[in-house]
Amino acid sequence: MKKHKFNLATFNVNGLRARLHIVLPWLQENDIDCLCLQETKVQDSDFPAGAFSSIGMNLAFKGQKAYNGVAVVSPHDIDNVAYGFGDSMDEPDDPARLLTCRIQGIDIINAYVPQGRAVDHPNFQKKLAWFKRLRTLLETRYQYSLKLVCCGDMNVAPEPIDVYAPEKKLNHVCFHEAVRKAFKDCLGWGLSDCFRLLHPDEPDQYTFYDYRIPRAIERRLGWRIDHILATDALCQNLRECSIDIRPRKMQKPSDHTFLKAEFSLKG
DNA sequence: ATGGTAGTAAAACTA
Repeated sequence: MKKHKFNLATFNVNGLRARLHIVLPWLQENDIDCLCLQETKVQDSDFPAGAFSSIGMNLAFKGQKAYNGVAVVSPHDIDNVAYGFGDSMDEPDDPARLLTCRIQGIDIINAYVPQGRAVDHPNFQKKLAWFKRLRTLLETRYQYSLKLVCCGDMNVAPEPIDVYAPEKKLNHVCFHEAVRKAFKDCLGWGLSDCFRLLHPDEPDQYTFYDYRIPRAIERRLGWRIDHILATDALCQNLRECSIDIRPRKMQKPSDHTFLKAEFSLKG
């Protein structure tokens, strides 16, 4: 019997090898068709591929020693895998920040957007440019009529509702108006924020809680910076989008959470 | 105004 759902999730693991005790059980408890991981922090030769293949998962991954790194995990074939923008502006970290592929006929873009460091640091300009390059990638390689998901750690809280104390974060690299505009300009190609689509006014819905802030979750001191963005062809069939905070509450917690979306597929 | 924690990998560096 054919499955009529497509379940996708994204998770910034902050060190995959240190989070296998979270990722592997979660995959087995959830009926996931595509899991996008960021900040695997492992070079390809050390990637724990066996742990995934032994539970029937296929993989695509690219990492750097100690930093960055993206991976896609799926029980299905992972087709058309590519890394980086391929736009001749690619720097060494870009292939470890952007993974594109196709699963079950759905185009997937797994992104780990540069954090930016500080608004007056060159990395912030690189972050703004990154969103422009992503828009160009969408324009040149895809059509907005496709079933396409662009997800990952975008390092942007799009609206005041998406961060605690927004009035104090106006000069933060994840909330500055320039980066919010860059994010929106990218979505303007034809992508919608799946979580906000289904939960338009819910405050305190965060995907990231800084380790360094004591009792951040209880105090609701978080950010909604991980996103699942999708084209209309998929959003019309969006059934659910939710934040699973469990990784942030476990032993050896992650500072990020799982963000999950369910799409129904006709035929 | 500053520092708080964590992963990687071997002293800082990024987040």
